[in-house]
Amino acid sequence: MVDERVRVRFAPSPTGYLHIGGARTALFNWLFARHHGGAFILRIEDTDRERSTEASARAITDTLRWLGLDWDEGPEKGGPVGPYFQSERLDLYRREAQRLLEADRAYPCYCTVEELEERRQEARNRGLPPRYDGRCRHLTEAERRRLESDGRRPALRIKAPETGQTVVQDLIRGTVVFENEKTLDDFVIMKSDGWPTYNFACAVDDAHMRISHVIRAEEHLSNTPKQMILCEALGYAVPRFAHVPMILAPDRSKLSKRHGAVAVEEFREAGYLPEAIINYLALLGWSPGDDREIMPVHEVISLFSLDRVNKTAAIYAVEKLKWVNGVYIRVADLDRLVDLLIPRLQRAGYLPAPVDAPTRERVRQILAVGRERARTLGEMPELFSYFFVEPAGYDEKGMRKYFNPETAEILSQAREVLAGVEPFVPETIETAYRALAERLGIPAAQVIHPTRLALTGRTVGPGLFDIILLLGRETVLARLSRAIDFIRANRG
RNA sequence: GGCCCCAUCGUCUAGAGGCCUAGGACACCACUCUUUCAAGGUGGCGGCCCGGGUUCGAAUCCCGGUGGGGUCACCA
Repeated sequence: MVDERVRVRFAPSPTGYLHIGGARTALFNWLFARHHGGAFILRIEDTDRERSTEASARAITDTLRWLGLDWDEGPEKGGPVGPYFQSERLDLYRREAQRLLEADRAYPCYCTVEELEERRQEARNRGLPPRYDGRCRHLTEAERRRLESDGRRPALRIKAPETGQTVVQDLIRGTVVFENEKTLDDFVIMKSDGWPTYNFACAVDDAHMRISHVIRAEEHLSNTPKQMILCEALGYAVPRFAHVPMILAPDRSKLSKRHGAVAVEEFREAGYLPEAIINYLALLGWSPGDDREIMPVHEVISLFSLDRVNKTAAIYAVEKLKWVNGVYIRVADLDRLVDLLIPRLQRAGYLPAPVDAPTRERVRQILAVGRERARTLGEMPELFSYFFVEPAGYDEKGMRKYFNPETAEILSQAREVLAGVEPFVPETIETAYRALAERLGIPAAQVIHPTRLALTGRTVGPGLFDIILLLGRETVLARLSRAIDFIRANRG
């Protein structure tokens, strides 16, 4: 089904990195647009001149691109209703504000930030809701001129309705009724510095960008009446609203830095695959309705609908993301994983800067036998370290179990076998190893375990014969000798 | 505090009055496969916030409580 009129937007403010909640909001917008064949628009809400940075805007667009959430209109791409940075749309806001002023739907307010803060504090102390009292609403022309000549720069406030109610028809929440008297006051639409406030810029842009559906986090639900009365005052059609549940930290509080990784960029650095993050996020607050958990994104697109988005805030826990990521690592294209892993191995000092073809092939083989043991790319350098450097030591429990005079003898015989086996491939090595065990009258495991410890320093890992092949004969023989010497010196 | 939203296993969720003895997934615990680990397979643990209604029948509908969250800026 293609509805050309579906136009949705993701509108981050560039004051930090894209966090997991923002990414999920972007994802739902994107899924909705793609499902309906509509347009996904990216708008940068940089009206907070103190906190907005270009670096942050770039970080956010980079991350969205990395996640595969491509936009049809927005930064770097343009579009028919741009510009897509609010800082470049000031003329529009001023024009629209002027219209409200002329229609007597707005008025200049000369109260200072300090005065307002003081009054709010006072109201709070008296247990009253901190609302603007509308004192500048009825200023005479003369009073305005006097205040202005005092050097006061006015902000602009909307004349909000004092009675009646504003009803939001939310696609996820249903009908939400707000009593104007209790929820609205004459809020600021243009700051005294001539820049628009969030609610004003948002309402103006959503209308001028012909946004059909505003899909955003639930924290904006209580802003919606404000934007609706602005639409009414400006003569705009009201978009459809859908407020998606919030993503909370494990302690049920709002997600923040102290809860560990929350920025998508951090997950990228930790070695999560974008498709895994997308899959996980899609399932946070939405489900296909059956028991499916692992779904390629095109399937999510075809199944996605707002009425399957639930209303309950979801607690974000990394465990399931890890599992999803592990699943995707197991099925990912091997060459792609090689490309992703090589820089990490270089950073760990395990590989030289230019990687030659044989080395690349070796990394590929290590991944082939080792990837199912990792849940993130980030774990891999440590997990595979012994393929690149000598084991720094031997696992404590492993030594107690597998290193003793008897195993030193076994290892030395195993070394002889490995020195002679031809060709040096897993099948022949395994056959030779099992023959040795038989000759010694012991289970193969009693040869295998000490060997693994000697070669890797660990008791866990891929199949021993794969390890031996990937280490190469020379390294294997050297590490066995070293282990045998170690045992005789320390555990004899 | 006012206003608004929400409420199913620890977590993510299925559930739109009888299909529910509440299903799946992650995590956890066993067992299994196996040279170890991982992956896989099998099984287990574990939940409808509480109280009233409505109904022959309520996880599902209504009301009230409780709990959690959001929001009340010249931040977005």
